[in-house]
Amino acid sequence: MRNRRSDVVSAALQVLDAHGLEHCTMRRVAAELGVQASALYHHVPDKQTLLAHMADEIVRDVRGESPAILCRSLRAALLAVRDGAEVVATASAFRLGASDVEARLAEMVGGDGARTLLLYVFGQAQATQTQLQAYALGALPGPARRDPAGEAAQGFDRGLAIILAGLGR
Amino acid sequence: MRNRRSDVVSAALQVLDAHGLEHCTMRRVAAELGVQASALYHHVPDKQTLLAHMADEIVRDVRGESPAILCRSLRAALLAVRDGAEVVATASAFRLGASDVEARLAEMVGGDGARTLLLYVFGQAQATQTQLQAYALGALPGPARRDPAGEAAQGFDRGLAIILAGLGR
DNA sequence: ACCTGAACACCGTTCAAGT
DNA sequence: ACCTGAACACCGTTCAAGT
Repeated sequence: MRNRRSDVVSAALQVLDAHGLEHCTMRRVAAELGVQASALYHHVPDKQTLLAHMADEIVRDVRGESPAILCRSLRAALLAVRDGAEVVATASAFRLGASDVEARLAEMVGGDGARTLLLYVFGQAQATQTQLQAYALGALPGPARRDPAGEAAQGFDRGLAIILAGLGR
Repeated sequence: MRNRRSDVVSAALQVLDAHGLEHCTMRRVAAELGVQASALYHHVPDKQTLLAHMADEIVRDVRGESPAILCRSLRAALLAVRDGAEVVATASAFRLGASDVEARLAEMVGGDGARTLLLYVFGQAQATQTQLQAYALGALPGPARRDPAGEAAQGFDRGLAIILAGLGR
């Protein structure tokens, strides 16, 4: 079948989005490509590295002119793929495969501000994805929500406003 | 050997602290108790539930009179056990086994403020633990740090100050 | 009530061997 | 260069059977 590393990363992202991180195994990714699991090791040294490449891809097109827009763009990118926040957060340990983003933020609000914003965006996105999944599975305490995704987005903006206010913006 | 559930949770925490979350398996916990893995299922329905009990235990004695003290107490509790931040964060999906803590914070700074602070504390603690581990393993970019744990604590306080300022405190 | 022993359906990774 | 097939050392979980 003659695959390239980019094919492996694409297949992995497809499996991730379809089945979630828990089931995104080397064997499943290989099956998606019609290949044995051992064949993947020709393109990638181990699973951790594959996850890092996936994280880079998820975050590739993040950009924005202001801190708020940049943070919303990052959040959108993380939420666009199932378990995207968890993959990017743990693969890069908050140092961001695209540490471009941290550098851009740091120019605008300083190092501590950038770090605080980033930790908030990752945490909020991860919590949102976990909750939306729990919601989709049916069992969630409290009254039924009409638009959980919209509520999460509003909650995100309110927290973002708090931090930006603390940064004098 | 006649164990109770509390024995299982204690053994699991011991394995976690000694070997990390990655190696905290049902089989290892069982071995710690001198028992077969299948015996654990007499005390706990599955691994996820065991992790939730561990999270509750990690966070049990968190308290404080002000938002800042409460956040520092939570951070200290998460850092006291290897991979503690990750265990508590994912086991409770930021809803906190001790959602006491969230409720206490919400009284003081409102719901959005509490949530923002909590997301920050978890994110910072998780990143700190990952970095300290990388540091302990030797390979880390940049110049050598004299007191990485102390630097992390200072970084934490600066981010905390930003958020509290945004909350008018 | 608590535990054993064996099994089931999986993992990530390695490695000789094929083309 | 890219892949197969088999193996190794593991997983979480179930279940009949023992005491």
